[in-house]
Amino acid sequence: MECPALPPGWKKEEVIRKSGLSAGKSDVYYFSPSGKKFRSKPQLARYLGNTVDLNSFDFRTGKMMPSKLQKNKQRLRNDPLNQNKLFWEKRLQGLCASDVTEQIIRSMELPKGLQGVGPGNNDNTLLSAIASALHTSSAPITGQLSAAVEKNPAVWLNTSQPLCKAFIVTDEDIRKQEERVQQVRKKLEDALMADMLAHAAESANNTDVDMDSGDDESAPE
Amino acid sequence: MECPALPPGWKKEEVIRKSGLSAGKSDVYYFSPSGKKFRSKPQLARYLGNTVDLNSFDFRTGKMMPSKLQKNKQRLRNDPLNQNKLFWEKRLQGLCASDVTEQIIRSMELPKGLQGVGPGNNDNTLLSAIASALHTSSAPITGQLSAAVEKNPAVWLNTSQPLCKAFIVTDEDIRKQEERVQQVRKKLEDALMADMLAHAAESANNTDVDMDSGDDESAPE
DNA sequence: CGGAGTGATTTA
DNA sequence: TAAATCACTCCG
Repeated sequence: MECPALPPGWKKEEVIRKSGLSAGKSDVYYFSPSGKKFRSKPQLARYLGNTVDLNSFDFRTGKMMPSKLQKNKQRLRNDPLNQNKLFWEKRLQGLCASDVTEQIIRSMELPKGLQGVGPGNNDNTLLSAIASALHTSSAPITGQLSAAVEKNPAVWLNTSQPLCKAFIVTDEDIRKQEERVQQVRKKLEDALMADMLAHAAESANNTDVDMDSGDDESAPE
Repeated sequence: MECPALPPGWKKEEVIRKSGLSAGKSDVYYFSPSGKKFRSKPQLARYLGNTVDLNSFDFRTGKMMPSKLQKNKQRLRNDPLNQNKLFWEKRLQGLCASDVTEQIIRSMELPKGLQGVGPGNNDNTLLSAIASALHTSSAPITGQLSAAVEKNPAVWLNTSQPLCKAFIVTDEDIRKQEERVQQVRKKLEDALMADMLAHAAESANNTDVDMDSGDDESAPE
């Protein structure tokens, strides 16, 4: 009855159907440490949230089945949603911010709380992985919550999350970041205003600007 | 929802899949007059048995498709089962019962209720067709139930049934036939008994019968 | 335990 | 590969 694939204290039960069209078939139930009964994998997943990755969890046997993961991946390889995801990870790789002088802004360093997981990870892939995850999903981004992913990524990897260790974003983190964004926006506003004024002054002297570009249908962005 | 290709009272329904990997695909269901749901052509065929010929029935559209029949026939022409069937129809053609005097017994006339269908049919082919059907299948033999087979055999012919109109065998028919069989068996018994007695009387006068056939392993049947 | 809805497997 | 069939999940 104890279920080794779930956290300690979880119990599993199997009940055989005795009659009817489905006689001989069975139903599988799980019980949380507190005694709550679960009748399906979705119900279990809703309750456990991101504390346990159930992607490879087989509800009927109660075991982690790497084969399940394989099948999911095979199907998803040609899946439009997944292709979109891979597209964005590629699209975002190698990008960095720069100012008008073409100098790279070095302030893209990630907080120390964000750490990659798995082979060949570095800050560059980490950033694009997280940005991609934020871009392609409306679900919360938590990172890989299971510590087991370090030992056996093939089984424990939660493919709906980027390849980084689980992290916590505190209210203090959010406040600080909002402050930084406000400051940068103010700088941008000042720069745009100065640029506009400069152009205005210039065109005041030059009213006969070219009109060739009037029908090329290009729109400002 | 009403399905003209099936007997009256049968309903058809098409349901689009709303989610999952197969979203957008559809499933077709049929409902018997009593409300039982059918989810595939084999399931439908098992239930209808020989009352309706589904060879040319297209499950998805709910219509009879002569094109389907062509493919079936091509396949069945080389099919071992079908060859076996044709073999027996050929094997039984031209046979008739006779008594020891080699006189043909004319009592093989078929009941008036049995009528052939299609071009070039006569009582001889009819008898062998029915005998063949009984011999090669354990399923009930009903004849061609659809009246449409007269007009367009190419579409409506039920190839699992002999080429005769649908017929009903009543309890009275069965009782009469049993009586006839009993009478004929009694005649046969009398004849065999008389034959045996004649032989016994003969061998009582001749005790030195040949013993050569003692080890030829032939068994009486 | 039933059954609609969907995944998984087989067939064409 | 896609369609058809079968099997299973999951919730009432």
